Amino acid sequence: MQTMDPVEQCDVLCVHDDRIDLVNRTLPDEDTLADLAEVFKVFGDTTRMRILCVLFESELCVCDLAKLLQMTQSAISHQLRILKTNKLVKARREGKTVFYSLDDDHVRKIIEMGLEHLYE
Amino acid sequence: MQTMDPVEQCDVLCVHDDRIDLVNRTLPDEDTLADLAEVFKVFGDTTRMRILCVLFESELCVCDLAKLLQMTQSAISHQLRILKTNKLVKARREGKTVFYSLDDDHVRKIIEMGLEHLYE
DNA sequence: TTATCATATGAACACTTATTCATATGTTTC
DNA sequence: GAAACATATGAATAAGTGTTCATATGATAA
Repeated sequence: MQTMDPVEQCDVLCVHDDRIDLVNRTLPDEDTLADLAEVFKVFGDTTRMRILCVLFESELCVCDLAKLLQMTQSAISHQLRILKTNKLVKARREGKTVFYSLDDDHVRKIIEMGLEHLYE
Repeated sequence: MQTMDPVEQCDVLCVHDDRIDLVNRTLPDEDTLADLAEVFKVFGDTTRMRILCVLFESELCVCDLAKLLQMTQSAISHQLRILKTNKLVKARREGKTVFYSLDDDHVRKIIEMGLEHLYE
């Protein structure tokens, strides 16, 4: 078995140092990369994706979302919280009812990009 | 405690049937929604996002990726498999070495959209 | 104020998933 | 052929996450 030291492995025969230098100069910092992954993680759940797509057409209250998606109010509420924290949806209160809608147009564009990728 | 039946809840006071009809006519089918979430799930991991961003500049072999990201060859290989299965990267063999690169321009665009969302 | 309705949330559980370890596969060189 | 190297992969473990259940909060109406 070869050594598994992540820093020193195969440094003679395979590593292409010129390319590594290039990449290191232009790579986003680790915090940005983590934030990026975090955003996409929010899109990466069926329930949340269904909520977002449903909100393409119209703002909806929690109760309507639950009925549409055939899920409990609690499950929807938990997911809406994640979507709101990550600024994918925004909330508007009207009496007892809270209406949710897409936060901005990036959400739409990101999802459309995903669809394009699926159907390429 | 209120009833939790997902189909029949709060059907008198809250549900906005006109909006629900509108949404149901335009919502992508469940398979598409699941595939969409699946794609974004692939972007939603720090290691895979780091791999993708590193591949922005240049194709790289597994060994270089492991060195760059300070991770074991095995961990990188497992993640590359997921990226390849979902058509985010492609592989090119050259002797013992396998070079990976971004599969198409959608990957770039999707990540750029994510960055835009972060910095809005 | 009390009752009722819509929504939010904490804790527990089940399920998923990323990494590690060990090993297998595929390629080149001797 | 055997040895060496780069990569791939199966199994196990640990960490993360979505849903449920129970309950809390906030708002309206009587």
